[in-house]
Amino acid sequence: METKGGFYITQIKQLQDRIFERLLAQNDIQISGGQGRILFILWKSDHLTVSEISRQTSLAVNTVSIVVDGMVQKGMLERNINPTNRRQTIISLTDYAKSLQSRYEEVSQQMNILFYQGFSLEEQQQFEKYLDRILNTLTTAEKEDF
Amino acid sequence: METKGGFYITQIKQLQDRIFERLLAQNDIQISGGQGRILFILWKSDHLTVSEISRQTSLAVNTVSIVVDGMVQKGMLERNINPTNRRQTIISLTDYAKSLQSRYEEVSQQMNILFYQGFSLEEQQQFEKYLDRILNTLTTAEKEDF
DNA sequence: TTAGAACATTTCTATATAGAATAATTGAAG
DNA sequence: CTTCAATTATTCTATATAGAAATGTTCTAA
Repeated sequence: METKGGFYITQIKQLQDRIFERLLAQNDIQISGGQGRILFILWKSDHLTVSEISRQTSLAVNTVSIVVDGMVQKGMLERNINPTNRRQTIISLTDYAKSLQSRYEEVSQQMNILFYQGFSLEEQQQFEKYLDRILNTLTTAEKEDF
Repeated sequence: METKGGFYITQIKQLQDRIFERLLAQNDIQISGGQGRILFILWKSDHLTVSEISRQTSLAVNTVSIVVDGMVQKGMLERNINPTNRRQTIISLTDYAKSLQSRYEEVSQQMNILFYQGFSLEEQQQFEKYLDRILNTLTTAEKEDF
């Protein structure tokens, strides 16, 4: 990026990643950033395809594939071919992964409070509206040829 | 992260990186994301130490060191030991790197317009004020033990 | 003045991420 | 039906990023 908006986003992303990973480590939770994001959406709705996870996380499909590899290794996820459409792989949470949710979300909540320190509820909402608009713009832009 | 705010940031970061790299490639500019961020601040003020670059980009110092390696290889930067304080390495732009600035910034500008599509100037400013507040919070937080 | 603390950078190791190429499956048009 | 295009996922390769440990330099307090 590198003009203001994008430069800010990049910096914030880096800091929040480092801080969040530190918080997780301090709470003995062995989940990395990329893994956490996949769990985050699977906890909301289990049994998704790789593409669907890609769509919801904005990770590239090949990235999802690789991260899922690691999580299968660690016993957090399982892969199953969709019998209805054998091109698709359905990713599902193991009981172990399900058991991590509450502790993880507690730390998430801590992180969120830090992130929005000094923000009123209105400010948070307005800020997230802006983020949502930008996310939509970029999502659309990426699909188009430019 | 993974509660709303941080999750948005992460997603936007990913999309903007992919889009921006595509734009650069289309304009035959051989500069990667991390490299661009270092150039961005050196173009504003040349001859910085590794720590100073780390501070201004929010990249970890070891990351800066590695990225600089690659850029020295490619003839964009040069390293010099500071004679006044031999612990420090001063990073400077080569003429080649200086010559890339205007073309790079043109693409940056394009990216920025896309990023803020549909935003009024007031909205941009308010949004960036929010970003700045969060960046400050996180920068402070990282320095503290928590 | 010198031993140990503090500072600045680099190296080592590991994970995250994505583009390009590849493989497998399904859909669609003749 | 059958061939070719589209879809879905994976593998291969390369860069980005950071924590921990190692290296070299400077500062400080006795």
